[in-house]
Amino acid sequence: MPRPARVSPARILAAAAVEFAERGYAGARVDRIARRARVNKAMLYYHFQSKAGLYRSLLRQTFAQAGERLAAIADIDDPAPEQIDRVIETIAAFVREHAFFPSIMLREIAEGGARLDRATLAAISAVPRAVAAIIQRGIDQGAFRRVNPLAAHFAIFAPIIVYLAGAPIRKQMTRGHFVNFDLLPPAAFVRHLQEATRRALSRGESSPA
Amino acid sequence: MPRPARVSPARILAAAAVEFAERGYAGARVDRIARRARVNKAMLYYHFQSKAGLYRSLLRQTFAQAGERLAAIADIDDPAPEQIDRVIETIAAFVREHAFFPSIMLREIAEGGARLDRATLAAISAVPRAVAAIIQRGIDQGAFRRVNPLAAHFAIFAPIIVYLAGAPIRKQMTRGHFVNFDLLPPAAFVRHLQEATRRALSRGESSPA
DNA sequence: GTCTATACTTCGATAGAC
DNA sequence: GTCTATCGAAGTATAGAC
Repeated sequence: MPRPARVSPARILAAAAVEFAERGYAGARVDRIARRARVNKAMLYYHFQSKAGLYRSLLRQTFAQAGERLAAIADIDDPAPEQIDRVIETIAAFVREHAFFPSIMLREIAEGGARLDRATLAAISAVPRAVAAIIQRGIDQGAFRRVNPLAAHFAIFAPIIVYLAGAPIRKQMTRGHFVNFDLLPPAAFVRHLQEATRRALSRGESSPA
Repeated sequence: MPRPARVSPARILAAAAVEFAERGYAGARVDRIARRARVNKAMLYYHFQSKAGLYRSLLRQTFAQAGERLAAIADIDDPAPEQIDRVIETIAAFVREHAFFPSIMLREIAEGGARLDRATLAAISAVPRAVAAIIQRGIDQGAFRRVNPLAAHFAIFAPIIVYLAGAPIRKQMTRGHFVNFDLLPPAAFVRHLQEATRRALSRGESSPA
């Protein structure tokens, strides 16, 4: 006997993702989430206990999934530089499937993790841990120079997230003729970041100081 | 005859900066801003017309100042790689004086510039324009390889802002024993980013593919 | 310019019928 | 599980005295 097709919780989470990404936690409206998910507001409170509960559920689920995919990269026994390329591609691909991810991530950083419980914080932590582990492995194998893995993580992760979350404001700047961001399409950006990261991590002397 | 010492507007802006950075536009409370600035709420509405007006004033002023400082770097005739180091130092120094800056910047990116008027958008645009101009100049002089200047801008700017805005959530992750970010103090991060950027921009062959 | 009091609105959350 | 109706708390903004 198949379970009843409890599509509601999934639809609510999907609607919440859009709303929280566009407006932030404080700006998000429970009414809008319910309407977007085509469920009654009381139904929303039936499945999730509160706005905060819904928010945490969304974050836990999303970051756990992202963390798993990044951790999986370390399991395949590829050369370290290729693993780094794959990290960048994996994040970009994840965002293609979860367009709300970068905004929510930036907002949570700005928020200082104020509203997070321990489980959610643990899920988020999986992301830097996975990336830093891959870099550390490359160092141990002698493929990378001796960098601080957490520092290298920031140099990789932050540009991707900021670039992807920044699409709307870039469009505004381009339209207003302030900066022409049409000169920087996504593919060009990804290629630059991969090449820049490869150079940043490769052994061999620095450029002349 | 000295003007009356209109300290109120300045104090209100300072209080607003803290509040908007910590809570975002929607989460910010006008009452809290007024209390923090030790002015009456009606006084706040007297000087600024609305919450949105106050927000825009703050952003215009802050980004204009940041843009000026970065643009000033291009005027001094230093070698390009040193100018890039100076960009990184200047942003870090600016944030030391304006601790609220990174959070507000990240939030505005996530927001998509929804609430901005043309003047404010212009002020924000000055930042990427200044950084990209410095990089382009380095390319023209033959000091840097032919990168996309806007892409390089993201690779520099995003890590600084995310790292600096991320201090509170890093502390939480460290305290919860999820990731030990004590291993990455600010000085180490700045050094990594400077070295990584130098390598990313320097001419000479890439690492072995 | 400065303050008190309050009008008006929106929002998160729940009660209670089905 | 699902819905309608509504409560009570907060929040932006202003009126009007000084």
